[in-house]
Amino acid sequence: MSSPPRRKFRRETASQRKDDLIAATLQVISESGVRAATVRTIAERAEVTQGLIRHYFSSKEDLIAAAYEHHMTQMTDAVATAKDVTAGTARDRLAGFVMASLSPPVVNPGWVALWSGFLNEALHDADLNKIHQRTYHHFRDQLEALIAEALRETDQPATPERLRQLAIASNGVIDGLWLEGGALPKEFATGELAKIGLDSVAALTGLDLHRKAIDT
Amino acid sequence: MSSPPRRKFRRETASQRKDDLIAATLQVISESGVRAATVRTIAERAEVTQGLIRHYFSSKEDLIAAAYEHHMTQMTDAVATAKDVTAGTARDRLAGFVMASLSPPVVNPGWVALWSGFLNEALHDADLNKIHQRTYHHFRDQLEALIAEALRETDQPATPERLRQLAIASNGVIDGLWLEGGALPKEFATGELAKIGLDSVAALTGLDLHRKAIDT
DNA sequence: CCAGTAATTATTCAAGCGTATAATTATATT
DNA sequence: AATATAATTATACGCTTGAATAATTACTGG
Repeated sequence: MSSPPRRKFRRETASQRKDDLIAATLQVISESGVRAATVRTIAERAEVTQGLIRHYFSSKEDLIAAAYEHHMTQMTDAVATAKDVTAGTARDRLAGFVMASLSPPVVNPGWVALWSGFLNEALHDADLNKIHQRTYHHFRDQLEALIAEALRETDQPATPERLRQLAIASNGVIDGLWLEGGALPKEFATGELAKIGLDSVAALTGLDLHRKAIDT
Repeated sequence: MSSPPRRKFRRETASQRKDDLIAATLQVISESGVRAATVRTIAERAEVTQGLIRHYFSSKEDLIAAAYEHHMTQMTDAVATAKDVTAGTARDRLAGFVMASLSPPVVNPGWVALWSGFLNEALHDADLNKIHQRTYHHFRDQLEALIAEALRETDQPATPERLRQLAIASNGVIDGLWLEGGALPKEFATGELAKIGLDSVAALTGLDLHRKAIDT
């Protein structure tokens, strides 16, 4: 009767370990949904024992919030730093922004699973709700700035009110298409959503947004 | 030492009881999220004991699926039967469809909570995924039919491919705005989303969709 | 190379979970 | 009014949950 040997482990830096636990949380939720995100399942995914989670996070809820924050930052960064949105005319950058939002890796069933799971929690949790609100505005404000710049560039300046409406509408169509592409990946051909999204933002704003490369 | 008296109860018809249990499930999820939707919590909300759920549904999963189906039907019906979408020109009906989709009671935090919770489950559950797919298409097809009719009505017939793109885009902007209105109800003034949505679908399709009444 | 310490594992706990089964009781039928 | 039956309650079971605590062990600074 020999009890199993105590498992070996490595000591990690606090930030490394936290990142690992957050990454494990995101993997579990994206693969199996929020209900599957238990302390034990997450710990197993991170290859640590469950007690460690409470050593780094004051509660499971705290870990979830950190993971939410991390994921939304990752997602908005993936769009904001895509190649076509960092250079060129304002119209080019706006087009790149829309295209990046509606192409992989941003369009992705796992990311929709994360987003829907977190939103479901945020609707009855004040802390998560704040994260939702902040990231929503962050994304929409970026979009509004790009639209404003593109309209100025083409000598069609818009009033603040109209700008707000254009940003809300453009954000809406991007969100809606992103969601549908992630939730029903087989429904749309490669590049189809990006094309529709670009045409839509063009139609909404009256801007001429031509896509280059890839999808011809 | 008297044990508490056995609770009184009424016998209901099967369909009535099922409806009650489904309604209780929807209430719990919309108020507290999917993680709160336990057999015991649902039974308590329906004012029955937990065993009864298994008498009417073969498993909790089965009840959830029935609730999903019920909710999506309720939501699409709420749009399809709104007053302005059942009569008038095709443009009037299209405008009514958009307006109804972006006004209460369709725009509502509770319904977004339901939708996000179910979607999160559907992304890793084959049965729920089918429900999602079916209801998505049902809604989009209605929209496509209205757009097609409105374009014919104004002598601007569109190819099937363009029609598909217009329906996807219009559906996208409606979904996105609906979501944002439900998730951040304080963000938008009364009627603002409906107005933006109507203007957006008009811009996307090139149709002249003027709203009447209410929001002036 | 050794002592200290904090990171990590291991174990425990009470509560909650979905499900199964047994005991009652409301209602319909006669 | 007696009886049958199925709807409903009550209870129990085994497992999982988030959290708390105790026991180890990997690493650091001397």
